[in-house]
Amino acid sequence: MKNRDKSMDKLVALCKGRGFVFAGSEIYGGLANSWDFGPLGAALKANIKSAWLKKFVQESPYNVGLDSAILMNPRTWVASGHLKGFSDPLMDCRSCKTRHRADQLIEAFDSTPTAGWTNAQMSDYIAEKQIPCPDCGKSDFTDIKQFNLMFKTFQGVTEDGKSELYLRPETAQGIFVNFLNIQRASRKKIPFGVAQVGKSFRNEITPGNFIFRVREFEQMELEFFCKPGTDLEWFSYWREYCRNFLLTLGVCEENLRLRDHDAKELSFYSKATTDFEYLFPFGWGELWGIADRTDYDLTQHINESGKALDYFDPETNEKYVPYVIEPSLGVERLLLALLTESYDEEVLTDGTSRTVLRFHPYIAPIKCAVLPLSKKLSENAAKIYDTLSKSFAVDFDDTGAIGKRYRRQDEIGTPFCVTYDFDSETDGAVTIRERDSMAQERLPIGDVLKYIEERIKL
RNA sequence: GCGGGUGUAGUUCAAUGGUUAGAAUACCAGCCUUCCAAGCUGGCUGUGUGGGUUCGAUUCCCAUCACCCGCUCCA
Repeated sequence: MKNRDKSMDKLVALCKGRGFVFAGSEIYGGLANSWDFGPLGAALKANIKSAWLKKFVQESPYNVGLDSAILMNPRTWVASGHLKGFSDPLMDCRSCKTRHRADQLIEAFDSTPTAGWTNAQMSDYIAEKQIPCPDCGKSDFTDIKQFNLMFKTFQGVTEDGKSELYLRPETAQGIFVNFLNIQRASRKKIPFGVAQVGKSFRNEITPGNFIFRVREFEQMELEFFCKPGTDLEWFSYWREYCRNFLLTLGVCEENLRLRDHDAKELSFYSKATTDFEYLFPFGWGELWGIADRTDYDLTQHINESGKALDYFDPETNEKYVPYVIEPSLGVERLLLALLTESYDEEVLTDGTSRTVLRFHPYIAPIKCAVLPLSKKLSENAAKIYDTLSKSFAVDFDDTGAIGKRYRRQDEIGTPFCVTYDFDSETDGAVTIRERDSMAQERLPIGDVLKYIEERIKL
């Protein structure tokens, strides 16, 4: 069992100290649950997204990419159900801390229809009639809070209702509304998928746990369109595909569990859902959700927009609305999982210890550090930096003792260090040192690029 | 949103209603150093923010912000 306090605090401290993640707006006292990704965090994040795109677009014969807009026509959210799905007028009982819907309290009390009432009207009515809390019988409620998890904003310079927009709470709808555009343009036949990475925004009621639940986050979503009836087959296919992706990136099986939603837990739109849960320092948390969304979304958009979004199958000459399998993954959550997974404090045989981030080399922010053994060698060592940095991210460090520089690279997860020593001046070879094993190998300078390139593949 | 806790250098931790808030580590510069956190010298950095009480507040009080724990919530 992991010690939440210690391991999480250490991770947060490391992230801040080395430049992975900073608290947002820190000099102004912060902004709740906002985090900025520093130089290494930005690189790590970019590599994680790149890994996902590689597996889900580049290497997949089925899938194509998309980058749709964050701001969408508000009718999108009418169709998706986001607008009405979470806008209940809720109030808390101050006495027993339970939460109730104002309209339901009134209706249950004297059957007064509240349709068209404002929140203030309902609130006043409840106070006036001393409508009791169904749980404790007292009448001591907070003001009504309109819960809408979507961020609102305005398009145009005047803040009137007509230009009111929402920041998307998921990237998926951008895919659904473009379904036919993509299908035509890419000449894809069903089954095929559309993958997209992008920011989403949710006014989460309870954010927290470092970057685990935040209000601004990045999603990597695939919407895979298939023929109705084949959906459960594809559901299994992608579940296994996702699982393999995580294992490839170095996630341990004992820290991963797949949990199927039972009928009661399923969302209204979903036929089957599996959560991939990861054992974070604070406990098990959802990492990746895979849902069989049936034809819900496309049908909703067909109804709301009046446009035909069904697919014509040229082989069977039939028209149908495809079913959708959706694996949806949060970038920050995967980043936190991989940080957690990679973090290691190793005690060496000489009794000293080192902190190592054992990232898969593909996602490591820095692939290689060039370390001249002495500052007198910096000039020639820098030429190696120049060559390697054309192919991948390289660090150059000529300060202090060599051992200290190794440890520093270990701590940020750099898989390889190239040490340029006095012999290098005459024999044209360098020592390459590997992060996990600390093994060293002597290589001609000209072979270093290929050596590393082969070992940082995904 | 409710309840509780915490807030001192980048980090870990001291101290105090009263002179200039210390240490380790980290970081930076220099010397030294021929492959795993060596040593020496020097240096930078802090009482979350705003009020109040007081002759004087980092310390006491209030508010606020942030984080942590629990509850609630998560279409």
